[in-house]
Amino acid sequence: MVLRIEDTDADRSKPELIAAIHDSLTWLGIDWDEEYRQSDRFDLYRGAADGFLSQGLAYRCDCSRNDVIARAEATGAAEAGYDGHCRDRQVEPGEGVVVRFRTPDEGSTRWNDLVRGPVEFDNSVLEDFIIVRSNGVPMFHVANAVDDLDMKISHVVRGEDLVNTTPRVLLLMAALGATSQPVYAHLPLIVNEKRQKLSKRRDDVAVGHYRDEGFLPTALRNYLLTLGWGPKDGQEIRPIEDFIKVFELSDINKAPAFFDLKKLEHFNREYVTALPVDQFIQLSAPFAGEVDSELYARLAEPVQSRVKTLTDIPALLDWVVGDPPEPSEKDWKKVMGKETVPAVLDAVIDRLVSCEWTPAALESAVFGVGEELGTKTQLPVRMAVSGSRSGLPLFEPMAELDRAVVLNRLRAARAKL
RNA sequence: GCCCCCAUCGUUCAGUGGCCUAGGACACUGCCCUUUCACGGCAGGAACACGGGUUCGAAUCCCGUUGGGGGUGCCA
Repeated sequence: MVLRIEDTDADRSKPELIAAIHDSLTWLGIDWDEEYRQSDRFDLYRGAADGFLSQGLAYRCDCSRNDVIARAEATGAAEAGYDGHCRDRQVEPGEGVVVRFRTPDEGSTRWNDLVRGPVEFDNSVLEDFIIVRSNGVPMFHVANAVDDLDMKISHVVRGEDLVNTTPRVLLLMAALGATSQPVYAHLPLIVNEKRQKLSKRRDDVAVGHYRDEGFLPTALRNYLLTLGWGPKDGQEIRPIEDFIKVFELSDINKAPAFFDLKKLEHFNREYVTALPVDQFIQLSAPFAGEVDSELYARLAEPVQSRVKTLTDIPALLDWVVGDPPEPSEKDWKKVMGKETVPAVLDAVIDRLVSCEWTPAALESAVFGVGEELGTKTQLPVRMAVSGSRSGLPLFEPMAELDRAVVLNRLRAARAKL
């Protein structure tokens, strides 16, 4: 496994961007044996380009972008490629001069793509593309051709959006005298709800985003695997080792797949609940907020089984750690609007003033009132104490609070009725 | 414009000529469980884009239509 930072474009080699790549890969459990940075290897690429130049496989061109477009429009086509204007003009090096590769006019360039099957491009549709910019920096095509050969890259697995540039690299590799080429696999794109390629601006594409949103790397990676591919037996959540045994690049679909956050969340919940508690505590602690670590450990189990993403945790604990949230009027009315509630709260308050302060004692006090009055009592108490009609099992966290705090909340709720 | 590609439930994957009255998962709906919620269990609605072929037989093969996507940079 080679990690190659393809930073032939100057602003791609910013340290923080590279660090993000390292972090994301590592977080996902992907490691590498060798690492290269193309910006360290410019000389190699320039050497290759010079070789092409001296062999007549490439030539200098001083046409501006506008010249190229203007000529293309003149020939009728709304937008076509470069027309080969400078092929035999013997342009000398200088300001605004680039080097272009002379693509063959005939024949075709082909490869056997692992996911797309045989792919063939007529060389006639390939324009003479730029291999060295006017500032002397080689383009990524040359860099890739040189590096793939030099690093003996066996497999190139990438997005379908790169299919069209593959013939260029193949032509370059052939010009470099390559006797074999890497195996290519062009994966279907992942699309958004509008069925468009995920974009950095509009969509959440950064791995780090999902980490910050409380997803487990195992869940993300497992979910991603089910996009464009699936195990024959339909068992889509399982250890990576199992997938490695049956996965084949050649089984991958060609159709683009929608990134379904709902399903990712489902996967994540499965992975979170499967965690041993101590591991859950360790992984989730950074998301838990300002909670005493021993208190958190005591409540971790019920928290774990109620969480889709780790970012759900603070909301589950808010009323234990601090004041309960203000319930919505709708929820309040629904629970506290029943005519039995005042009596329930009065009786519960009465019992809690003196009962033992343990989960079991609290439960029997609250339920005892229920039996006495012939009604359910948990919901009003829960609403009064936690500010919500859903959440953690009531009595364990409740016993963690001071008696005075609980009584205050109950009395406040009673007064608000 | 030109080049490349795609097309099974809302989403995703399975299905590679008969086993399909098309299956699983997510989502959704209902019921059960439960003195909260979630989990779990059960049930339900929901798809082979369209038109031609080929074949005894087509979701599966071929052609076309329609719809969609990607590329077309001195970005990668």
